[in-house]
Amino acid sequence: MSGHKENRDAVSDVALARAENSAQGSIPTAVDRDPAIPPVCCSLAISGDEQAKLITMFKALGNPVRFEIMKFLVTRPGCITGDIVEYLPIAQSTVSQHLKVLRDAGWIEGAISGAAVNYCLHARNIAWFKEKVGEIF
Amino acid sequence: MSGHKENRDAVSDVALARAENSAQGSIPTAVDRDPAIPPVCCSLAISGDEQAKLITMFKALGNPVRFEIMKFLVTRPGCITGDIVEYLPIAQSTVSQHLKVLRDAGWIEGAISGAAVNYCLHARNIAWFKEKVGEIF
DNA sequence: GCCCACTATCGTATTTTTGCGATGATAGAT
DNA sequence: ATCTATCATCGCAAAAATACGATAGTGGGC
Repeated sequence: MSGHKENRDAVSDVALARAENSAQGSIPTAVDRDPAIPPVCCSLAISGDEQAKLITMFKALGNPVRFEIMKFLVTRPGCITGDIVEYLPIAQSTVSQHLKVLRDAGWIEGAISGAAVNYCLHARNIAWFKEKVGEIF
Repeated sequence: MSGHKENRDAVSDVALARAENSAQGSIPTAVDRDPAIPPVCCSLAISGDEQAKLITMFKALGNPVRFEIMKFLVTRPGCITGDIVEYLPIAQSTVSQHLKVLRDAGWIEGAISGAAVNYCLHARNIAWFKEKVGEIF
């Protein structure tokens, strides 16, 4: 054993621990390689939860199928799963999984409508995403 | 055989082919489920190349380590690979790979400085990303 | 020339993601 | 009650992503 995957979570822990110092005012310079050059900017006031949510949203859209689903939804006020299944050349079960990823990430929301489920963009979360990205970078 | 992976590219092809109709004016409604409800908005004037680049950028930041690297870079005008290696609890070779992903995606750029490489945010691409995301959603 | 600091790449192992068909679960119609 | 439509979930296989150590390459100092 040892896919060395344990570090993936450790990154958030260690790095975030250091990052919290910046929230305190002293900007974190893990390595002060040239004190003459001051850190640039950015409060980076982002909580661990917010960061995790952002990463999840980034990851969700980092896939062609899901990106296509989002583009599809952008052009209409909402649609049911079957519409997307018809639109895309992939199996229903696969589409369902992608929809779940998008829903869990917060990009879309689904309203049960009889036996069908009506999906639409999650406007509030999308606005939040754009706002946060704007703040950080 | 059958990882059924061939469709992943096909999605872009098929869906994009339909999407191009929208660029022509007639908004693509794969399934016209209720003509009374008009499509919402969005020109979605995005080329295949632009979409591919966007997806790559999304995917790149959908990873905790790379997100942490970006946060690190945001707080300073630039730094060398070694600084990031010291900052994060992961191996140098792994950091190097992540930096390559970020560089290929266009989030950062690296300038050779002697034996070292100075990495900094790719301001132009970041601005482009925010602009495109704002346009689409 | 020879070393040292700094990165990138190679080879490999593990985990995660992606996709499918088959099967379950639920709502509405007959 | 049964059938149909709709969607989610399960189980599995293939591919991609992630991580490491080891190794190669490059530039600067001696």
